[in-house]
Amino acid sequence: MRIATWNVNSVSARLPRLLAWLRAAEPDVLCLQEIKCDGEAFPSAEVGELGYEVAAYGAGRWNGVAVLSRVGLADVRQGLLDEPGFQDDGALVAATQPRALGATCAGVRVWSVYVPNGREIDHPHYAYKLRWLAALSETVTEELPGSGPLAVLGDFNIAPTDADVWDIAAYADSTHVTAAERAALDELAKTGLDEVYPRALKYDVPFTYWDYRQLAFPKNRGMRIDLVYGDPQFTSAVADSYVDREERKGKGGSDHAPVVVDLELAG
DNA sequence: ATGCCCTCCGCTGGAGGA
Repeated sequence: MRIATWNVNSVSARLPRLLAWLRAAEPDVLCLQEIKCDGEAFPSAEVGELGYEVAAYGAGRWNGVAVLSRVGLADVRQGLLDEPGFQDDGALVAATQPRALGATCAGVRVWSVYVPNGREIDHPHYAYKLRWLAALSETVTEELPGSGPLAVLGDFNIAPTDADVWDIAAYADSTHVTAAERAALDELAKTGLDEVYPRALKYDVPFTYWDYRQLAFPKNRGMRIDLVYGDPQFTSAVADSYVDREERKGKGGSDHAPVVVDLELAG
């Protein structure tokens, strides 16, 4: 079984490339982030022609996640247990944003997640990011017993180590590399998950994101922030994993590349 | 060539991304 995750940076803007990538890579399950449309507006008919069922959870122009599967799609769950909303200055209550979607595909439980960016360390969005990650760990803790293979895949907006950014000095006082964010990843792992580290198809570190600006991709000024965490049943079945950096090339691409995981499940 | 920001909304710029 092939499972992949990809921050597409708008599914409508990316539709031609999404369809081409589905045809070429043939994932059985694809977790998407930043679909940037209402769930009902997801191009389900187009991906349906390629054999995929869709669970989409979106709200307008920001955020939004989806799971595509050609091996069945069941037990869809929108949002996290005790998920916080984004409470900005002056806002008493903020609606929960569409950032997490769980589904079971051929017995494998997957969560497609789009972790809040955080913006700046002193911004309310950063505190929201940390609260949101705590809710993610809580949700995994709730689901893990008896779940079968389970994985959380998506755009975590955190580089797990200093080596996971092209130049750590360029990220001084920035989000994505702080001790608190990395501690949140450690807490997620402590629920019983391990990270699946993908192969880089070029260079040494398997970056998954490169800014659109300043030739970041050709200069390989990237970040490894799209991550896969699996429970032992999942990680023990991993036969291969890689970042499909080819998809980042050319015009009309997302600024993130897909991360692919191949599983060899018993039975 | 991997090539100098892109998405959306909605309007002539702004917000968000990371």
